[in-house]
Amino acid sequence: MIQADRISAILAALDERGSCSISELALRFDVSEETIRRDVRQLEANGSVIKVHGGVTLPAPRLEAPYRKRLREQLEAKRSIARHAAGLVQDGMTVFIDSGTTSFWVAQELGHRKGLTLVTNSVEVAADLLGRSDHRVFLAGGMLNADYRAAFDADAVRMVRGFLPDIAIFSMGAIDAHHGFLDFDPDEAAFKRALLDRARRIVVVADHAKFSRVGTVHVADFGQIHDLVTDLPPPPPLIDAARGGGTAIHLSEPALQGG
Amino acid sequence: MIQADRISAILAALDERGSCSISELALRFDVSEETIRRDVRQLEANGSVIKVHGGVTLPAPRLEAPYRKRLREQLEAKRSIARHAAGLVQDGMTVFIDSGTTSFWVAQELGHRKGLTLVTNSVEVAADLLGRSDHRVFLAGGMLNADYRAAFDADAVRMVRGFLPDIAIFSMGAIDAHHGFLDFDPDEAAFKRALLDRARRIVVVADHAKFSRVGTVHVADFGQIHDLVTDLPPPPPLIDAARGGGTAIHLSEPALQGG
DNA sequence: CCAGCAAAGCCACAAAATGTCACAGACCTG
DNA sequence: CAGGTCTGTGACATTTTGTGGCTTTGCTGG
Repeated sequence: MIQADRISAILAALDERGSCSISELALRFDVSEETIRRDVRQLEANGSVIKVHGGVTLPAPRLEAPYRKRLREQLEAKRSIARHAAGLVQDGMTVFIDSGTTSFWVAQELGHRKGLTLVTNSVEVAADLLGRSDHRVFLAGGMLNADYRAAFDADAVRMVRGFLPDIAIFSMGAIDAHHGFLDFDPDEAAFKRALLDRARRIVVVADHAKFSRVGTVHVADFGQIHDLVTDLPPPPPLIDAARGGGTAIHLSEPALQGG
Repeated sequence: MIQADRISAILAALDERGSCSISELALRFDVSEETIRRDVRQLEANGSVIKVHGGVTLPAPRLEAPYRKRLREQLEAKRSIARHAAGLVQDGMTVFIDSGTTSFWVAQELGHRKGLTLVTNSVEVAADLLGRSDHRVFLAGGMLNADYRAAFDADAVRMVRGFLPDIAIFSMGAIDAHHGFLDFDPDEAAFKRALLDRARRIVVVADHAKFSRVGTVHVADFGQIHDLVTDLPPPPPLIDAARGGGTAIHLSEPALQGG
């Protein structure tokens, strides 16, 4: 591994974890601690990180608390789901990505694809996609919800309904064998429903924690969702319901450690 | 294998992996490291890759370069202008903020105000405003320009024309005594013109560097702009032109050091 | 509060790795 | 064969890395 890779790997580790110790990084990259310190000094000089005694942290958090917190929950599950879902996308497609945190990681995984047309209502997804590669990025605007960092209002619906995506990537707040796909926020649910008859294939990305949550707003039934990508097998009643409705269930590979 | 094949193979390897070491490539293609270095020098000369010590990477792996770079240029001037411009905004107002880097700093300064309705076409401004205070934030969406990190197309125009802001904050690419307010990008200019008859007060924020630039697209004449906030006195002809058109010139306080 | 201690940081030096340059031979082409 | 390009080699320059000595930091027990 060359120095440049190590330095971006340090930044990547910080992006995931928020902070790291020097000794841990030295061990991980199999170099001396002094080398890590030298890397960190460089990163600090250009303002990318902040040194603290014994380690290194990110400067002022780039995202606001609630969203950032959700982004870190079940991180490895979400990233492995995202990798799998990104595999369903082919170069040149038009892809809608919603404002869920799992969807954000899908957007990250799409960085290496070519010539996509990406549509989103999420400020974070749009900001992340801009500046990577040559994708065209369309942002459905409107009044922004600070908690979700996205627009769900009539303006956003109108703009997004102008597209006929090959694939729509949806997060869901909860999934239930009896009621199907649920959310907590009525506006968010209404926004998603507005896309159900537009996308040619609708993929829901959801970690296993969503199977035991109780949602409050109905978004879709199993018959309306083509694929569900998750990290662990759902409870049997949910599997039966999915089969009955025609929803394919994909289990993502667990993350490879130390690859 | 001839040189041309090897060079495209290097690019292919980079597309897959993002970066490679020189020694690895030499081994893979069974040529000397010096040969690989020569290939890489060629690729670097035409901008396809970036050389790093020990290897080679794709350009712009974590690129936000153009926007970030502009954000740092003339930083203190921009922030002092932004402080002054933010002083023109009162609690409860509806404020439009455009996608210029000086405007971004105005948005930052508005964090402490109460109950504003903020409208912007800039992803960065929206992301920054969200999560501070209780402002309502409206983002005019559409196809995003990666360089400006904002939308300027018909969708964005339509949405933003739905508002009648008390104040619109505009950056400008150049200001000229003869031609008035200019920009470099036709789309950006058209977007701003669409707001000229909507905002009750139009404030242009521009550091002194804009007085010596040559713009390429006309945005507005002095008669259409109510206020110009800048950091140093403009050249006399420009002052005369501003007075003739009714544009008030505000000089911002120099930045306080160590505050 | 402070002395003492261990961990962490910094610096300087030398070794190792990598980069650059110039030169000469190999190879192709007309 | 002349002229050009491409390649490998070795000398030399530059950058990076590990190590040891020393200083600083943060913690803890008195």
